[in-house]
Amino acid sequence: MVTVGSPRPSPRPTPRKRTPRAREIIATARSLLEALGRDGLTMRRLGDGLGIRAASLYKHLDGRADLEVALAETGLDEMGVALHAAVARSPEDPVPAVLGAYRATGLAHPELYRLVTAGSFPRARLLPGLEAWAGEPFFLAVHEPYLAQALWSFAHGTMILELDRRFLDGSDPDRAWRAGAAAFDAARVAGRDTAHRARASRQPPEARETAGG
Amino acid sequence: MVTVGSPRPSPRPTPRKRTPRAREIIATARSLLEALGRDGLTMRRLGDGLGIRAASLYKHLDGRADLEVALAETGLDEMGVALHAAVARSPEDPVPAVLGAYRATGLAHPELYRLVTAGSFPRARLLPGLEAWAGEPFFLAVHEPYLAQALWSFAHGTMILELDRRFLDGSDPDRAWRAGAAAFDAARVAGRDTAHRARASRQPPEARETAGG
DNA sequence: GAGGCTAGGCTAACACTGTTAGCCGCTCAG
DNA sequence: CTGAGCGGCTAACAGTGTTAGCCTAGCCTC
Repeated sequence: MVTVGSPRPSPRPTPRKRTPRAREIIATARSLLEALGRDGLTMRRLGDGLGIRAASLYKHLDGRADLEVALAETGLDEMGVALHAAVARSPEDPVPAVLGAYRATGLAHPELYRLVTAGSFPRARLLPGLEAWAGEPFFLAVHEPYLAQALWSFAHGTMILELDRRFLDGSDPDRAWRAGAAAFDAARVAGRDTAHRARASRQPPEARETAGG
Repeated sequence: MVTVGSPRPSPRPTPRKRTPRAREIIATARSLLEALGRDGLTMRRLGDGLGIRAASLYKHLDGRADLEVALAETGLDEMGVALHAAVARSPEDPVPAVLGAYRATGLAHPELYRLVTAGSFPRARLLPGLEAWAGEPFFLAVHEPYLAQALWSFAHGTMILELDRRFLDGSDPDRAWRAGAAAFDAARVAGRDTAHRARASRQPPEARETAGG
């Protein structure tokens, strides 16, 4: 049975309106990105891919930063769709579900994933609310905002380490994912139980917080 | 009391030998990196900072990639020193200790941290064993390789999200760190207990693993 | 149908990037 | 005293994002 106060998913932000030609450009930019990496995706090469000179791209986009924002928005949108579907599909075991979906979409488009999470790009220009919506399933999975952020952090950290092949030689990323999933699932269950007990004794759960440094 | 089979820390890899002038260049490169960010650190600007033309830098370094590797090595070395010291200092509560040390050194040199973990740079050129040594304290903290990798992933993910200010507005990164620390510490204790029980009943712990997808 | 507007291409150019080739003076070892 | 080489220099090249200005084809209005 679903617990009391189970939060509802927010509506998916509507994608930005773009001209057909702009969408065409973004599509080929995406395939170039995945093929050549972020540095390999240059304006001149993108022009080549479209049979156009680089300068002409500026009739459709505000520049490279704008292009990257557009790419990131498609990536975040797809990630959000996948994660929301995952938690909706298995509400009784949501932690492995979100993590599995997160990992799958990251592995499916590594360069796009890297771009979205790059830190160097103009995140402020992103469609407002999009990134929050895409990350919401972590909250829907564990029902506690800071445990959700910690889970999100774990997912991102593991994903990027796997993509960059930074795990030790011969070690299986799968087992790191599973170890983290187990830890966070235990925390989720523990949190749910203390919330129940707290509700029963009319005491807010904050009062039971540990003191940890 | 320390548990049986507590692993010993590996020796710190000795830093690469470099000429005094090269060390000087790396030092000013580091301050420029922190001031201007990775993109802002150009060869010409680095030359300016030393009263030298950019081309002259090539008398001391093999190029920008080499410079970045050198910077990353100092960063990894400092990180390793801090983490090893942290676990050594508090062996009874190692998880918050490593996490705290990780976070502190990341916050102290954000651009250097970003560089080390950037994924675009020639990680293969790093001093062999350095990165593994720097990450070893995570293993020393939880005594299980895959839980250690998960913990490392969590640390990196949280750090980079905090540096990039990707947590939701108004939310306190501190609480995300604490939530994750609690989850992983619980997992560590649970793992230690099952290991004890397994040792008592002469059964390897792998047999008790969950099936999670 | 004629005239004007504009979308969407083009070339040329600018400032900047990392990097290499080749030159030259100073210092120091033999 | 002389040669070597360290460590600077200038000039140049290919590649980057980006802007200015030109031009043409098609459409809309009168």
